[in-house]
Amino acid sequence: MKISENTRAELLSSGLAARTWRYVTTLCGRHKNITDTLSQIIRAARAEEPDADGCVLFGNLKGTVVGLRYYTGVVNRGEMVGLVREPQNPYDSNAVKVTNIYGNQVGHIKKELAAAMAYMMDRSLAKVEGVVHTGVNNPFSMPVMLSFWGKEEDRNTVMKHMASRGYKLNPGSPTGDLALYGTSASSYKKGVTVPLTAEELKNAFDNLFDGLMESKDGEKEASVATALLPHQKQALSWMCARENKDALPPCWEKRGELYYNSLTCFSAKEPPGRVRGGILADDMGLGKTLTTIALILTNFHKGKPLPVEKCVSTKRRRIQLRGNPEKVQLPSFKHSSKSIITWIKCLFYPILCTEDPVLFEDLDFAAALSGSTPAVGAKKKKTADLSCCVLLKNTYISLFSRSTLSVSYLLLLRLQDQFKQHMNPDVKLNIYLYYGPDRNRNKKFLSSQDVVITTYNVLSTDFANKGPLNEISWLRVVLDEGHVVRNPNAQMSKAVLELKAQRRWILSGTPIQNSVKDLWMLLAFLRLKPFDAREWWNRVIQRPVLQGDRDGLKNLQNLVKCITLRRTKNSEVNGRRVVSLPEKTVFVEQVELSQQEREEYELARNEGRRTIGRYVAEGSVLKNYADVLAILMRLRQYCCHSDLLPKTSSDLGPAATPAELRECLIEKLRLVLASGSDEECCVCLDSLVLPVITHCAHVFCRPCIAQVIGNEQDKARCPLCRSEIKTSELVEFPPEGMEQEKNVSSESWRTSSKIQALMGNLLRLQSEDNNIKCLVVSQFTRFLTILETPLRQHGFRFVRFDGSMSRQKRTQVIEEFQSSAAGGPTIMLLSLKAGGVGLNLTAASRVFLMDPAWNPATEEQCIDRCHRLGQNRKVVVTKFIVKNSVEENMVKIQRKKQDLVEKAFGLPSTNKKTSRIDDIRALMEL
DNA sequence: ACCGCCGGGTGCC
DNA sequence: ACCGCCGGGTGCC
Repeated sequence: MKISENTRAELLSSGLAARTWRYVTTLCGRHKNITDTLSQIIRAARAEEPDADGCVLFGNLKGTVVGLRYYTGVVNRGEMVGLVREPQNPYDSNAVKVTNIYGNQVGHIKKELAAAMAYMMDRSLAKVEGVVHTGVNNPFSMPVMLSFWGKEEDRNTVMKHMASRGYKLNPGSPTGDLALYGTSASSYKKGVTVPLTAEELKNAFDNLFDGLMESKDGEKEASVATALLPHQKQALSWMCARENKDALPPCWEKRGELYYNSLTCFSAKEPPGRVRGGILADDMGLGKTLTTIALILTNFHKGKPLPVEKCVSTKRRRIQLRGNPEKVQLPSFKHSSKSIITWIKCLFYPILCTEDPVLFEDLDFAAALSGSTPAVGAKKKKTADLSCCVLLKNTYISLFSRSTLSVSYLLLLRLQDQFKQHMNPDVKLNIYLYYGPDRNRNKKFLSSQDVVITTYNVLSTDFANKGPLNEISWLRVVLDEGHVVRNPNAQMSKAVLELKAQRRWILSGTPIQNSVKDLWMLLAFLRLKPFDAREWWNRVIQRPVLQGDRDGLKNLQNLVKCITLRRTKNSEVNGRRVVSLPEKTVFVEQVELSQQEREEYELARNEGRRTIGRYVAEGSVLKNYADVLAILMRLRQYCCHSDLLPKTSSDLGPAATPAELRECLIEKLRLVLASGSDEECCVCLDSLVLPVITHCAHVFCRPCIAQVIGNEQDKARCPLCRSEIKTSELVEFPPEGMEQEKNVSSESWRTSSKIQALMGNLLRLQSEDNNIKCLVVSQFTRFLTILETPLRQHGFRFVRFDGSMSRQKRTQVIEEFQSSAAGGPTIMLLSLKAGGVGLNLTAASRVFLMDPAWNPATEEQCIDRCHRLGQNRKVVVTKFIVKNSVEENMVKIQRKKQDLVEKAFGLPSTNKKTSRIDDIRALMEL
């Protein structure tokens, strides 16, 4: 039963609609519409909306909403309403107002009840939520079912207080109540359902983003996008459709004249704000960035920028403009200004009518991508297009920025690089890097760019200082690696949410980091109504899902599905694998040590076995973990080249002075980190962040160990060995520059068996095909340095890439290596972990892994730097393993771990401690 | 009648 | 609101 049946309310609400219309018209230039604005108001009001975490249901209470006839907000049966304290109300400081999803007021809570509620709401003892679940046929008041939520410890206080005012909360089990008043209208029909178990929930969650590609639109015309792979065309087509098609957001439907949300039962006359954009969650390496560039280029036509809102919203108009340009005398400057204005009004009218602007069908955006052919038969229209562009460019630039803002995390270069790489040189695209202290903050300047690239840091600083980024109305905002914006309280998140844009995109290879909560940021950024307001998200999605409500999960899955495209390397488009990479072959080449090397190695090995054997017997392996790793490290270094061993490595004994101790600890820390063991912090069980070493030589993340010390105060003990630890005694890496590379002069240089093996391969390869490029990979940068000498001696042209290089240097080296110019380098000396996953080295097709890594995934990642999209040769990998050595044992362990991962996917690994000790015993053959 | 009862005016907070 | 409440009119049946 709708209150809207009351004619007076109808009249009032149409009165509102009329006001709304004027509002829209006046604000149109700033891309606002009424729902946006209201939603912003709600969001501002709810900015402090606490997380519903740990809230339990205290009980339910039937209350009354009064004063309906004074307000225009309309409520349906089953609709959720918001309850907002109104302390400034002149008649009653206890007032609690009732609103619908758009924030329109519906009425007030009756004053006695309001007084009781206000007391608790003001003290944050309880959160009250309302659902109008029974229809009522009177225009003055209606019943509302209130549910009270809060922290368990406040339950008694709340119950007592309510009771003292004569209100008795009906207790109810959370699930039962969900079924009754809970998440959605559909909840009514369900009987008793078993809530999801934590595991089911986790699985569902892990798979939330999987397989989100069925029934997406077909590919964008192939004749056009020759530079794009089929799955990229598919993505582009999907993105264009999301930007331009007039579809209601998920869970909204049109019912007669009204727009209805099936989850909250809300309905309104105005359509909900569309989500022009979404989440492109393709796996790493499928070309999200390239696809985005193609998307940006859809706003270009034959290399010229299109006026963004070339809104030709009816077929007839399009024909006039495109098909018969001579007839539509585009206004030239001889026309009176009045007629230009009329013409422009006519052009823009469709937007003002909230009809969707239709882009030029400039399918030939691909002409802008290098290597593609421009579309045929478009010459005739050239003049028309040009004059049109010029006119609009000059006239409307301030009204509609055609600029895309791209925010990325760290790799500022990536988008820019790719633009350089994929753009046809005659497309004049203005790209501005909004970065650095001298960045141009001029709004006019920025909004006249085609692309503005910046980082989350700059965005967030600018937001705090009221910089221009949040002032400009962007055509499009693209969040690169969008999942990094996660904590809604962070300044960065606020800055991101406040960005004004017509179209919004999130690019992310891993859209989910931990939990449902993270998703809110994504949906809020996309302005997915009504969940961009935290309250509705919490009520309708987050809490039900966390409580194991199946409908809640289904709703979440549906929401995500509607706005996300995700493919993995294994996905198929038109029956073909998305990525079909050339074959990859991995060889293991066994290396025999020379007699001298073998003697040195055995000496060190026997000593190490004795030491570790003692630790194992004593059960103190973990206590002496740094020592153990140091021993293993020494053995691994012997396998490569004895010069890798630090000269001081034998005097790691007790240190005399604090300075020496510190030196010694830093050395150990370096060993632990350099061991490439992908060391985990045993507090957070994650990889080390800001590693520090304790005086007992155990390595932790600084934040983790700081928390441990903070919790235990003065008697803090090392989590691994229970030695006393103090914050002041934590040692970290001194900032750069401490690494004095030992200068290996060519006179004292000597070879090693592994070097011989490598050089043999390289020379053979050179004689077979000297166009082939190689990656020579080691975990030891010093080994890379040693390798430089023989490479030089044999006249190889090579470059080097390791973690110590500046950003600028990196870019230069990559460019040099990737370039196919004659006389360029054919070898890259690469440090195993340098460069992050994004590093693209497809110019190489041979990989030499000089030494095995603890973690096989690290090796895979490294190989994937050349075995990835864009590789068109077969890839051959050679792993050098010293026979009869710790390296062989490492490979065995690698294989065991791999099996484990494949067999027992998802099962928690067996006790980490024991397996680590077992590993070490296996390594030392103990 | 310092009551009860009737019926009109009125109505969120 | 086909209510409750207020306050004025009224007063055996």
